Amino acid sequence: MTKPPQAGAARTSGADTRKRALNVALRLFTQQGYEGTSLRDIADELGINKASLYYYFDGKEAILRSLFEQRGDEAEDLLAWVQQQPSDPALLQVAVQRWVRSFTVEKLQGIRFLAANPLVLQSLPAGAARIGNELNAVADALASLLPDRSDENVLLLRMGLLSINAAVQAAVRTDLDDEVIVAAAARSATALVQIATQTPHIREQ
Amino acid sequence: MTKPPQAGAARTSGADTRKRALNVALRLFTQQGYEGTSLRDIADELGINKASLYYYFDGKEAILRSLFEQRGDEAEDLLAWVQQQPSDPALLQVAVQRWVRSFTVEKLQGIRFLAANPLVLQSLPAGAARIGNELNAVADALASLLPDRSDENVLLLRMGLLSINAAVQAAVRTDLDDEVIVAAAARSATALVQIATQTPHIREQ
DNA sequence: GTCTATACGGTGATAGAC
DNA sequence: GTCTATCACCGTATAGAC
Repeated sequence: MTKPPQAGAARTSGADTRKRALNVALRLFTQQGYEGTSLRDIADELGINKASLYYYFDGKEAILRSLFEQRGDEAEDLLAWVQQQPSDPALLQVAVQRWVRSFTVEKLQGIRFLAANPLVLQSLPAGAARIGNELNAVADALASLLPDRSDENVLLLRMGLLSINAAVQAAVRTDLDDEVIVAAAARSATALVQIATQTPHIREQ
Repeated sequence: MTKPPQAGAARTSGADTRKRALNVALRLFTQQGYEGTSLRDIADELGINKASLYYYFDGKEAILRSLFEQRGDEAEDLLAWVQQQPSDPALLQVAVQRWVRSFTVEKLQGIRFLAANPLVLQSLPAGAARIGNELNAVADALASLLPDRSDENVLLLRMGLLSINAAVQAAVRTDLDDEVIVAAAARSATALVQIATQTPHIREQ
């Protein structure tokens, strides 16, 4: 913003320091947690001084918010798409697959960050982190399409939507490839939606 | 330890303050996170002074470790049980159900705590938190029984084991009953193990 | 833009009186 | 057992020189 980027220059000390800072922050927040990461940690990895971060961000929380603004509006898009579809139970599988498959390998970063910082969403001011609410809205919209709308089935549907999260967590401390994670999540989502749409379920005893 | 409990006395200020402290700590750690909870927070709720906590615990981390010692050895037991069973693919469903069903409603506290503090396990000294390792061992033992031991199937099996965790997370910010959560987790576990044991899977395109 | 220096508060922890 | 007082430390954040 302050200086036009030098064309073709590979200078790393340019105006993209902010971008690098966000990348570093995302990684450290994921590895050590938001609270467990100090501004000094971030600054040190950037090779700059702690105070210099305040030139790019208003404070630590501002970094966090920037991280959320950075990401796409997948949940919002999905909600909009779902709402303009005809009401049909078949929509359940399609919508859930759409969601899970939207997580390309590079987007798994976000999931991992959330897995490491589950409480951050609540601590964030008002609507800074819309993901939670939006995904909730999607879940509600889809739940209305369930043949049997029991609590248990509603929960199973939610679990289907959150299959990527579950897959990522199940793969923690493992050397499994990201492609495998996404594939397993997709299969899991299919299965969970399927049993959620089975008409009144039989409780085995 | 220091004073014999007064028979029939309902005094709350007795030697059970330690127990109350652990309960309060578990709740606050779950709500606000371990790092987000100060000793003052805990002491205030107990109606005692911050420093008084040091009479019962060596420090903050000691409280955390006591919390882990408090819980049962379910994972250890399951591992022992699995290892002395005959090698049979049918064991997969039985073992996973055993695990999921072992989570009575009151034991969900532990899952919720872990869900709120995912990084605590790694930060804990050496083998204080054996749960992670033990459950990993169970997963490995069961994985050897898979007909098709592909990465994807192994991961699906792990997801089956972690169905309670997934169910709890999917139910966050929801008024769903604990019974519903456990029931949904059980159904999810069945389904995930089932698709993990399906012989070479077909990837739809 | 990046630095040094510093203010300020909260936190875990200890010492010691009662 | 519980308290008050105090400690060192580390965190975020600000002021201001260069």
